[in-house]
Amino acid sequence: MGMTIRDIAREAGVSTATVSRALRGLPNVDPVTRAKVHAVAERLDYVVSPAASRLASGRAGSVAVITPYVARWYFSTVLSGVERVLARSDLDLLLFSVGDPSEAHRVPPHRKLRRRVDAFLIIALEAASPDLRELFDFDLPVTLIGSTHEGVSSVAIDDVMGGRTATQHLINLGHERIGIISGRPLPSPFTPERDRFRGYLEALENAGLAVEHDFVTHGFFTIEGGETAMTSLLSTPDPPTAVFAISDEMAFGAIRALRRHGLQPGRDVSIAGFDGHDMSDLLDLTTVVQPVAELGVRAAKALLESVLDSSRPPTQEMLPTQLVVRGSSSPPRGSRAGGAAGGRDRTESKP
Amino acid sequence: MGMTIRDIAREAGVSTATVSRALRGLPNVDPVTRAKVHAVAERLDYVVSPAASRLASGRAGSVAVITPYVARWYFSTVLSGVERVLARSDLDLLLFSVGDPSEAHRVPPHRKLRRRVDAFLIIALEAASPDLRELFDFDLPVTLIGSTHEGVSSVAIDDVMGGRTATQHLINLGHERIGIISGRPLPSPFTPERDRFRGYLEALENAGLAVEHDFVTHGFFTIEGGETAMTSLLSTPDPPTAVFAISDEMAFGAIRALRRHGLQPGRDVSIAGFDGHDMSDLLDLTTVVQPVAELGVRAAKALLESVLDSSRPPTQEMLPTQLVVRGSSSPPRGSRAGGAAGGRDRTESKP
DNA sequence: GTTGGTCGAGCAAACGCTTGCATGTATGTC
DNA sequence: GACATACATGCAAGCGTTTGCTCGACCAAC
Repeated sequence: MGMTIRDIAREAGVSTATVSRALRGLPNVDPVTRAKVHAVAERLDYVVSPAASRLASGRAGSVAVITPYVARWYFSTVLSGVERVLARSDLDLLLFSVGDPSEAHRVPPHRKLRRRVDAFLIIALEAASPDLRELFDFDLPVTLIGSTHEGVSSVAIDDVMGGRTATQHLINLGHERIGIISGRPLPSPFTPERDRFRGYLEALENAGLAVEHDFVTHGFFTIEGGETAMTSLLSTPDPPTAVFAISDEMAFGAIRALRRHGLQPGRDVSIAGFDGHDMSDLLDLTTVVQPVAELGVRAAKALLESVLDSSRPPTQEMLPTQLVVRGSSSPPRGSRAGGAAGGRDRTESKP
Repeated sequence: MGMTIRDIAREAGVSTATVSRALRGLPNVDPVTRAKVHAVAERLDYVVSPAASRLASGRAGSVAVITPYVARWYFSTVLSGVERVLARSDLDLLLFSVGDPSEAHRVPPHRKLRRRVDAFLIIALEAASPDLRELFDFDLPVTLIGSTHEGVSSVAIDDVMGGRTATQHLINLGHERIGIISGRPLPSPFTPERDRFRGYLEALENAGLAVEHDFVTHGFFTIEGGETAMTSLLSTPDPPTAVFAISDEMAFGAIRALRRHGLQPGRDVSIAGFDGHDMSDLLDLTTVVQPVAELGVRAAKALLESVLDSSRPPTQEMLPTQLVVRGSSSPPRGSRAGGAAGGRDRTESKP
């Protein structure tokens, strides 16, 4: 209970300074002394007071994970990866949700974060946004997950390539009228949606296909949004035969829209998603799978490095994605394009 | 930067004690003085050092949320509710995942938690489990979410009633051979699975239906587990015509198993789930909806109360569930039981 | 005009560590 | 054998708050 470092020092017959050093594995402690201190600490079930340690050392002993949502699949999955790594470190994981960027925030994060963390992990937020800018002023290590920003460490995927892969897959199947459901209205400063869209454009361009203005929609990364977007695509004069939704959840919404219209995904309209959501298998959705939990793991590891060595320059890591072809995509009706295309697409895209 | 309470005190022309009291809203501070202090603090952009404050006050200023998983729907949704409440308090939210109870743990939570939190929020874990027992020794407020334990505060649902409701719905449709997919092997000390099973038994008994031993399976709350369980149900000599899965994710697995066998959920075999998972709508799953995020909200609020007033006796809160009937459940094939049953079941179960 | 009480404010002692510096001892070098 | 060097340890000054106690000032009641 009221056990302090002094009790350990007395019991081990050394000074508190030595106990402190021994327990933290600092050099310049005799192995014998160290062992004795550890033994005593163990026996008395002593753990250091984080508050005292933090006050004395000036380190906060924790990292803030900042995310727009905690309950959505992508975010909670990233978070699980982050937690896995941080649990083995001696840094606490402080969770902060900032809510939808579009909605009115709660307490701006920087007020609550001052002086209480050593580093920031930011999940899929636009680094340049007003709120986040202030975090950079703290001059603490920052790692972005899922998006990128010049001069800031990040762990992300190649969204351009991913968007191109998905779109190219649809093209390979023989589709020529391909719509897209993006996140927010374009052009967006948020790199994932911007880059996946770019990949879509590149693929179309490479194939000599025109971009139809009507076919560019957005669904705010939600199921409902995807449903609405798909509905609007279906109501165009000459609807697309295939649609690339830049998130699986929007693809799910698109599937629901198709069903509501009595259409069958894959047979009547092909859908390709993006994410590799847990449920994509169940819904038979073709999608670009990204290693979501692994993004969190890598980012947390990178962050730990920069907490230890604050002179470490920013690093940008890029993880591979993989197209997984399922029943939601197939050649357009009445087309003679074969199944070979599907097979050819089952390749891993390089990082 | 290096701004301390002393700077504020000097600037405001008062002592640090007064600054401390003024800023924290303690009584016995002249309103005029208080306003001046606030103004100065605001102007100099001062925030207290949590470490110093915690050391001096002996309060940790944070609550630990302990969860087996962070990425699964139920847990992340509860967490989002918790976060929403805690974000407005002045307690930090420390996230700890303990992993699957069956698998080897990481650092036992109590070692890492000693001295660093003021309270515990425990999501869907068995309070009596060895690891958690130790937490109770800390003599800090504990609130359970989704499960219950005598003498411990909790926010949960009526699982018996939920299980009965789901099963009764299948009975009302005319089913007589009803299987169940529980979580872990029964009997379990974990209240949700134990109680939902109890509800299942009660409903069968009330209807004069026998419990078939072969029909009692478990799927570890996962999609894969649900799929396996359903597969084993299908391989019984005379398979059930309806199945109650005590979680939606296992119900999803059951649906997948049906599809793999060329069967259609709802037409060939009825499925009822439990949770109200985001995807249950898309998969057209009949389910008992529970207010998952709200559980987190209520629990966090209750916890805040007991942190403020440590003499507060434990409270047990119970939130209502609601049966939502969808396409995955319908009368058994060749039955003459009508659609009226479905309508009758669209009622809210009382807490 | 005492007396007792309330209120606003300050003093200074914790709170339990970390760490720069000093000290003492063993080791190696020429 | 003298000297420099490295290593193990201790001393004590912080780190930036909170809070029990004390002290006047002011007010009301008698």
